[in-house]
Amino acid sequence: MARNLQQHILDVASELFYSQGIKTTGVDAIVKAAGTTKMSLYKYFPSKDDLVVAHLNKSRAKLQGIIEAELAQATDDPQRKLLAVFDVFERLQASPAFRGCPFINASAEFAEIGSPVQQAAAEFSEGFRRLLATLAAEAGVRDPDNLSKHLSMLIAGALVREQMQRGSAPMRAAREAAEILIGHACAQARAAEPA
Amino acid sequence: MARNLQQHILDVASELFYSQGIKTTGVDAIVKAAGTTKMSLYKYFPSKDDLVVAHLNKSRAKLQGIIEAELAQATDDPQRKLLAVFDVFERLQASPAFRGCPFINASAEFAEIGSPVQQAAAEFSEGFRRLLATLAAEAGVRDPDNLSKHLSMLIAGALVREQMQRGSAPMRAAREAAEILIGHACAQARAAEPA
DNA sequence: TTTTCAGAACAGACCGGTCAGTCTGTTGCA
DNA sequence: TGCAACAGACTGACCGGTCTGTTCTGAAAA
Repeated sequence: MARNLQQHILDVASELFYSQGIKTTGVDAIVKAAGTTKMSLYKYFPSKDDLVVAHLNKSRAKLQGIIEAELAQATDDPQRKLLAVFDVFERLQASPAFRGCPFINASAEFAEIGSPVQQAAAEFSEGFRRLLATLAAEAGVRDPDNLSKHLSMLIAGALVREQMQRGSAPMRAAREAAEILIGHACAQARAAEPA
Repeated sequence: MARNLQQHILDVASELFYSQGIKTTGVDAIVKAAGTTKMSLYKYFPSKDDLVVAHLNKSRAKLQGIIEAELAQATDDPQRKLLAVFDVFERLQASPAFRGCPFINASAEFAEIGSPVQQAAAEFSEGFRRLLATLAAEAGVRDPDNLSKHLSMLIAGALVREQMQRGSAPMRAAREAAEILIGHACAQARAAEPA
């Protein structure tokens, strides 16, 4: 296993944290599922909290990869790229393993303000919004920051809605709303600076 | 205390559940904070799960009351009423005690599908959307169900965003997006059925 | 090629604390 | 007298985390 063991433990822990919840998942369960021992786990992750933070970092990296891959194969039309983000999440939601957003869930489970978990969630939230703002700026809308807030809230809302009401497929509705908002923002930009 | 004791225990438990998280809050902590005993708590609530469900029911009733009060004193303009819902949440978010939506948080903490907690969260989510749909229908929009989904997702998204990034005041941005979407839906209705 | 040895991983008992929930007994009020 | 509430010890399970000791492996040394 060598250096792989650390990754293996993290993979197993991440899956359990996501599917069952973080507080619900005990260290013993992780150790058992990973087929390893507590000593090995605590060698690589000094505490459960460290493991949780690693889980969030892993989730962020994974999601970033998925989104970048989708954007890379999307058309160059910036508006399409914005909508492609919704398509990514729609696909993720369709999986039976879907259990909401890891960061929203972690934020709900760890109430203590300023905790590393809350901090990681905040950083992801802001980073994701900035990604949308970049795409919105490329689309040439009037106020990219504002539109990015609108769109990120639509996505977050759709994620929690599907989590609470499985099968309601809200990401498609969120995408429709996004189209309206993007169209509006583009129209505003055109009106403000006519050729 | 008499019959009041049950209510008192629920009040204290509800506050702790909301502020600290449900799994984090032990029965002993509730008993101590309420100044009562375990025997009394378990007399009125046979299990902690029952107490959690009661907490959610209480939260639903409380929120319904707040929204109804706001709608009652809002103008008769149906569009204003829709926006007044956003004002309610903006006020709630401004409180330092704000810690997100009790139902979203509970849904994140209790992963088991079909559990009473998940069920209560689903019912609330759908009930809230229906309220928005009713208001949207009164506003005479083309597809009230669709608009209600959009607006409920904006609100949910703003709630989790404020939870993860305190002080980012996203409900105002959500309200702006709502105005655009409402305007769009009304314009569609006018276009579909011209005088 | 065989021996040796260090580090990595396994195995599992163990710690104090907390969990939800139960039990016995006492106090106080109507 | 009877019921509601208090008081608090108690159970068994589980929590995160530590500790001792064994087994495995792979590379250096002979």
